[in-house]
Amino acid sequence: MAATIKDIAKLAGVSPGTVSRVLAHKTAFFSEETGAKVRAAAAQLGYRKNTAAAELVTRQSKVIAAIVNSTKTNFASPIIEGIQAEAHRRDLNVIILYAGDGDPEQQRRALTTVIERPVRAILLLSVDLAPENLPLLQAAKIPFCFLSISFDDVRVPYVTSDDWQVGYQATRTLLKCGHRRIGLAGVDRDFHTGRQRVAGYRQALQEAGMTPHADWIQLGDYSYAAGQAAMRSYGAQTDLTAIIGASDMAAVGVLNQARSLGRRVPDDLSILAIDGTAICELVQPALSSVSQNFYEMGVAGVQQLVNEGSTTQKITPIKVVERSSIRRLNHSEK
Amino acid sequence: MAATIKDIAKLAGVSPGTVSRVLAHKTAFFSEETGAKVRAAAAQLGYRKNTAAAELVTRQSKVIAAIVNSTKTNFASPIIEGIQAEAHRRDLNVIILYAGDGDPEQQRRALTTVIERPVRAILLLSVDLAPENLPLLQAAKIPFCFLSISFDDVRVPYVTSDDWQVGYQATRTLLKCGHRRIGLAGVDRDFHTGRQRVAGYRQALQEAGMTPHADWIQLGDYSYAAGQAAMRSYGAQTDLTAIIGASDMAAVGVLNQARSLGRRVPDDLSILAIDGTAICELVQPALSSVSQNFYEMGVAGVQQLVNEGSTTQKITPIKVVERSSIRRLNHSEK
DNA sequence: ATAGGAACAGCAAACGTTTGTGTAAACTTA
DNA sequence: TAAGTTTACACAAACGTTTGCTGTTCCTAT
Repeated sequence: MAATIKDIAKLAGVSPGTVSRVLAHKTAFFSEETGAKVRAAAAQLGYRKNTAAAELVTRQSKVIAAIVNSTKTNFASPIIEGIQAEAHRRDLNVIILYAGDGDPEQQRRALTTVIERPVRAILLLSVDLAPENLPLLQAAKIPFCFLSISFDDVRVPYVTSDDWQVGYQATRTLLKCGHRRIGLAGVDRDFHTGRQRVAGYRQALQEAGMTPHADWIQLGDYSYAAGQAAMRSYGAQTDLTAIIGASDMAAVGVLNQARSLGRRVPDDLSILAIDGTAICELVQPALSSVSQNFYEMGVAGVQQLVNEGSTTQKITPIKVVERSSIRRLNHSEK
Repeated sequence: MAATIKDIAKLAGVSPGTVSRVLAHKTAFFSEETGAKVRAAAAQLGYRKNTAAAELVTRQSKVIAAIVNSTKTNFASPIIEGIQAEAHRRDLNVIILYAGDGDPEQQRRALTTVIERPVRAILLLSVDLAPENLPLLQAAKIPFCFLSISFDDVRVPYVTSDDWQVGYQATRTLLKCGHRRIGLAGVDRDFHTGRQRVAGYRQALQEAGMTPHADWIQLGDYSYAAGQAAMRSYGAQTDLTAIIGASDMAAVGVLNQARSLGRRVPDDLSILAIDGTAICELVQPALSSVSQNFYEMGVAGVQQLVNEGSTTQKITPIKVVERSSIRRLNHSEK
């Protein structure tokens, strides 16, 4: 039905091989005249290349696949933009798949669709792969790299922020503004990322001579709901003067819940978000944040993969962005 | 390198054809004994199917591609979820590509990557295809359907909300609350969608005996910035009592800018958003909205495509969701 | 005029599958 | 036991490309 290289060959009166060479923009092997003839025929027939067939024989592909944890992952956008920018710079194409938010079955599905066809490399955005799926990925012998997530296991390649620093810097920022009783809301401790953030947070507090109460750390899944729940748990009468949201969404959850409880931000309570996506500037007051460089993560991810730098781990920089959600306390207040 | 069906055949001592049948879970054509032998061999070699090769010969594919206008399209998430849910129900896989926010070159790139390989169907989320790219899509002879965007041209299939109704219902909602001077912020009039919304808005006002001033309609691109600009243009002293944001983002732009101008929502100014995504509940006050059923759009999109219902257009329902951004005016105020 | 070489084009194999056809062996039936 | 039927498998072609090799034509230099 669709026109093939052979149809063009017939129409142009040359061999399929020649057509292939012309269409691939090879430099030699055919005259300008034939080239023109072939291209005309191709245009006339509305030819479109069957890349699958080509990849089958050349055994290489120009597409790199990005598997994203969930459609709700709000920081995925800048990462994907980074991936696309860098991929296009290298004449690579990007396809994206969504794995269903930690559901092993959906992960498997996304993984196999990708593995079973010729992709050049796989990027996994923030997906905490179920243990049974990791072998699947490794067995595929396709270069892969995790993004915005880290692991204890040193053999799996990833690029992400230094999560310990994220926790540490967030806490330091608030300490520098005179806060002493600081909560951490919506963080998880089941994965490396969360554990590191908590560790950084603890360290900063300890250096300031504080020991966090057990209930200063409210566990959760980084979601809006987790932030809300955390704030509800702290309660309207909490003696915390500042709260770190484990993610932007969690921070907004804290913000809105705090307001429901009658506490004003930043007058009664300061909030610092972790991530620094666009959401921080959408809400009022705009949330100060420890911002990750997600775009850069995407860029670095594809660089890792095409350079084939076997199982390396890379850290992208973070920075503190001041907006309007932190109150500077009179330092005498202790 | 990677194990093929032939390697398995050799190891199991059968023919490649038999291996294929076993692995495809065909019911007949081989004994249970051979089946077991083949499966064992496959497992031992870590076999993974080369789907590209299979698709080449069967000439059909199980993947459907979704092209999304931009990574910033915030309502894309629920649409994609709908697509995935319905696709998985039919044992189809979904890949997603981002076209660069109206950039014709990036559109072309996304389109060709998709067209040049065997995909079963193409869904285009909110992408206003450059005129030069439409032929590309049509020539591919792959079923396609636009989502969340409509056209004057009746020959292109789409599923979206009734944009005239969106504009009409939004305006009616505010009229019913006693508002008379109502703005429309951030809408565009270059495309069908925007024109329809404006038309619905006008009609509702006219039925209420109002004629909108020229500057009540502030054009824009549905973005946060467009909302801000619109509100700046209305000014702090505006006599409008209510504003419809052409999108959630535009509405938030209006909200934040209004607050900068010292106007309180909803006390001094009511706001109604169009879209009804999660953003409406993130900001304070939570924005009332005319909500589209994006999830359903995704579902309907894949249904259209697999049923091959040639060039049909489908409308998904909308509903008005009350939150906290509209003030009921004393009806005497006119 | 002719040898040598460039320039171009054709042939055919290969990539990893699927699937229709062919056929031997094993069963069934009378 | 012969004829017919089923079962289980092998064989080979096909999908649309790419590419190494071979062959032809034509130009150039002697």
